[in-house]
Amino acid sequence: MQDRLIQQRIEKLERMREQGIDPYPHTFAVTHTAAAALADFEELAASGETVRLAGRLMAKRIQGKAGFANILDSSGSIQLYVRKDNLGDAFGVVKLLDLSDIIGVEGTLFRTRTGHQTLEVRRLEVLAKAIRPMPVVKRKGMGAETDQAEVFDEVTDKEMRYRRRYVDLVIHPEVREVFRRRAQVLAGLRRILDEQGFLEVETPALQPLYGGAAARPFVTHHNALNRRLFLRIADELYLKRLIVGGFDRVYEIAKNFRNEGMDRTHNPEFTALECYQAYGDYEDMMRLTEEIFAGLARALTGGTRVRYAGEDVDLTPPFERLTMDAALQRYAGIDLDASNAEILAACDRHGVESVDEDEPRTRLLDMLLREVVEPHLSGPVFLLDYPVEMSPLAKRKRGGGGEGRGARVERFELFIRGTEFANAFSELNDPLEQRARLEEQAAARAAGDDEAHPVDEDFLRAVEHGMPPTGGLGIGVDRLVMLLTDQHSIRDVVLFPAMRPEGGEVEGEEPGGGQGDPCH
RNA sequence: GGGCCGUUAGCUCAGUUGGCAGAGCAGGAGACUUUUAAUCUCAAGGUCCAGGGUUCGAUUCCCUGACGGCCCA
Repeated sequence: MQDRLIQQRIEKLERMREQGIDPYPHTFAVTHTAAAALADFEELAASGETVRLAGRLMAKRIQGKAGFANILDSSGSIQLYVRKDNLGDAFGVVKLLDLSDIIGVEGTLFRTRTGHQTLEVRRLEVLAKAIRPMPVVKRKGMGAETDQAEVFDEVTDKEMRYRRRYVDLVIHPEVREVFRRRAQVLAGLRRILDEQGFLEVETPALQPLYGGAAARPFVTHHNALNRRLFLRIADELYLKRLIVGGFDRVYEIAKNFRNEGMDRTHNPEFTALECYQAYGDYEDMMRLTEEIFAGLARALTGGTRVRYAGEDVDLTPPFERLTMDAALQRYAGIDLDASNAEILAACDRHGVESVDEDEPRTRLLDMLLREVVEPHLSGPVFLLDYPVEMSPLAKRKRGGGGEGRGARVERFELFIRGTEFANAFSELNDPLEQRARLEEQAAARAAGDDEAHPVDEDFLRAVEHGMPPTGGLGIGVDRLVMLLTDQHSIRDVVLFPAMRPEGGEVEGEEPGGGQGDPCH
């Protein structure tokens, strides 16, 4: 059993203590990372300079009174050479070391007979004894911890990797790399927006009313105020309040929470960038989107063409523009203003299954788009000019449209490989029309559309104070990271993805039967 | 929500046409002072995901469930 392995490690830990060794000391001063030591290897080896490194013991090849080991730190791995001649009595602790212990070493660099760059250890300290064994993954070639190495006994159990990401990160260099690149994407987004004068802000994640997207929220409860709060599904309505407040360019990189299913492109909490630019419109947002996608691709890969799932994706601006009218004609053979019956007929014609005829028109259109149009949008392509009833926060298209059905709004979504990556509008800033649109939403809601917006009076009050013409843009950051790291599941770009609870424990159920104090 | 597949030692996996299971790695003991999937010798390690059914007997067959993966809505 695993307990036996843990017990053996605890016994070693006790033996260390008997020898006067503290297995959990407070600090260890390092002079280099493994990568830095290897980068400056020739110099350091020639000068015989003392190098101090610390990391996790990943491999051990002991040969009697000497031996080799590899440690892994955040920069990579390096080989160690330990011998009794150098360590004296301290060589005894080597026997008490297990794989995945954290150690600190001091010594000099040299090259072995077989040419491997190695640290000859003169002092060795235990920094943290690990009592739980990790999966052992061996690598052949190029030392140990490199891309080209052939891998043995790789851990393929996705469940374990997601649930115990700490283990996944230790044993998979490529997973560490994905999350480094994720950090680069976030830093790159901030850099691009900061350079253009956008101000990074933070708005409430706990909201008395939710809005800014069509989605169902998570509901929670604030004990002190004894009132219901929602986790945000979007930060749009707060960022627009800030535009009213006079910050002409704002952005937020925020966790949003949507109470919906999980799949390869959906996690119940996810990261979105939203930015708003006063005196701009959706044309400006298209240009900004192109700059962001191309700029990040350049920052991460050096060019604007990236590989995804074995195919080229060309993120070189400008991206194609396609109106929704044209897209529906082209791919569904239907007019955007078609009746419900015509939409249903088109769904049927294109083999869309399980269509509920009683759904509202917007839902039917949405389904037709998702099933029939979007799969064709390999992109990158801006799908433009949505029907007004699908976009309660977007401004009517200039110079056309008119009232009621048939009206279009200035809105686009960016599609790449059939997946939505961005959503943007020329923001509606006419307070009377905004009120009317939200009231329509409220009516749809009352009629059973549980993704329709509630009316947010405070938001309307802000817009009544005067909101400048504004362009707004939202980008799904997780999907963007997937695109730029060639990962095919959102779970591979979220450090701790949502999972069903492990084991049979029934924790985390609905507390307290619905109403009242959900605590205790 | 539906379909298919998976769950066996700490890890990667075999296997049992139904008779309580094996290998490699890791771990233990021993040998080995420039190895690298180090090597060699020996010993040990299991609720075969859970529950029910069929059966003299189930890890194996059937049903239900849990969790996960892939595909579809």
